[in-house]
Amino acid sequence: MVPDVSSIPEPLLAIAKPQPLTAGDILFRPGDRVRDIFAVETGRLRLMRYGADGRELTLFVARAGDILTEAALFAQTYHCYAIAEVASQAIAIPKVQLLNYLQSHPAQMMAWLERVTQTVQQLRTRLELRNIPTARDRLWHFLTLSVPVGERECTFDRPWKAIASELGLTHDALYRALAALERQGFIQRRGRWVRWLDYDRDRR
Amino acid sequence: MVPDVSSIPEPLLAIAKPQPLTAGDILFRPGDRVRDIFAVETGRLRLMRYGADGRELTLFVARAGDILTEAALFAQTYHCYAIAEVASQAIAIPKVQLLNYLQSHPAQMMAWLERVTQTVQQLRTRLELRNIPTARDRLWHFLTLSVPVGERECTFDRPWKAIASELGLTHDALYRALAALERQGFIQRRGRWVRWLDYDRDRR
DNA sequence: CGAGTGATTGACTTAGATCAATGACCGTGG
DNA sequence: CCACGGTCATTGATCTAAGTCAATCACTCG
Repeated sequence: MVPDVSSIPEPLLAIAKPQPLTAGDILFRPGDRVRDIFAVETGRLRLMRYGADGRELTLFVARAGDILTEAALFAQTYHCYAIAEVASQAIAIPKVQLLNYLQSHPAQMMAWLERVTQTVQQLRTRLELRNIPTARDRLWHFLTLSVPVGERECTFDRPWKAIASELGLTHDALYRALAALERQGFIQRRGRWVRWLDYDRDRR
Repeated sequence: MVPDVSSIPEPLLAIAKPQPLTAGDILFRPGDRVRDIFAVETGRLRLMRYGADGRELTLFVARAGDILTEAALFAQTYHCYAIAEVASQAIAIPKVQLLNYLQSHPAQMMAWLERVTQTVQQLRTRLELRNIPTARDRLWHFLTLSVPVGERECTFDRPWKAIASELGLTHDALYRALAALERQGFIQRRGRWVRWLDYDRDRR
């Protein structure tokens, strides 16, 4: 199967080094020198770091096609861990060559810029999410963001526990919030599968 | 005085339209078509929006020299309000011309990209901050981020109330946290001025 | 001088964190 | 093949910290 890293231009793909990973492998850790920019061909990587108080923060979950270190392009060292959540295949593109390539291909650089700009929007959305004070409303908002437009159900590819940490909740609180939403008839669920029963966000 | 928008290249400054604002003026609101990219020459603008539950979220506080809508470069419409917090002078650069200029000046585009990438880092730092559960620790972390390296004191240019909302706290909680830090001998303060008394972050 | 905002603190309420216990499921090795 | 250890899922009891409500004071601005 052709790798689905469509966002990376051909000539760079040509020089990319494949990087097979098994679940739990650490691709890089804070302090490591940034030599390469990585993308995910298959599987799932998680970018996370430990906050000042020791609790962990998930920065980003990269799936097939995602570039995971766009933000490291101008950095000397990484500031987070990259951990394979499942067996994955990553590719590494030497940073210097990437920079040179972009310099001489403005259209590609523009595309890259657009992607980074999107990241900014996503992070702001996440900040907005974090601004919602109650677990139930936060989860509800997250769920409505997660369901593809027009769809009425979706199945998450990672445990609720992971989602809890993305939302800044303990897993306990998350399960309770899930139970509340189900009890109140907003959603129906089985394991990681969720169906929306009510689209009226204003209802309490 | 020469406008301190050093990050914007000369030719673009030449075509920038000045935009004087008095305190409280709204430069744009959600839904407005993105025609221009704005930068702040003098004063202070705040980017904010209302979350799903009606509470307000400050996305960014732009000061002299800052570009406030980097993330809007590829957007059709704005997704937030831009409000002058004090009398300010902004400049507007037509988006299309900016895009064209960047396309044909790779070095400038690279600089722009670097700036957006920095924004990503900052947002992640903010997200990390929000991950800290207690008001006191969150505030403490924020304060240590706010003081210039090597300095032992700083004076904030905006009310604590605004800082509270940046931190995702009610102003009540913030004042209490401030009082606690002062009582415990970590800081000393008078109004918006703060001095650090203890740099040992591990101490409780 | 009165209105509005920021600053500050107390009393009360509540929602989430913490602790704890249990069951389901899954892969692994004896 | 099954016992065992690990992670995920789930729920109850308790505690605590932040939100909410409320009152007061200082300050600025027209």
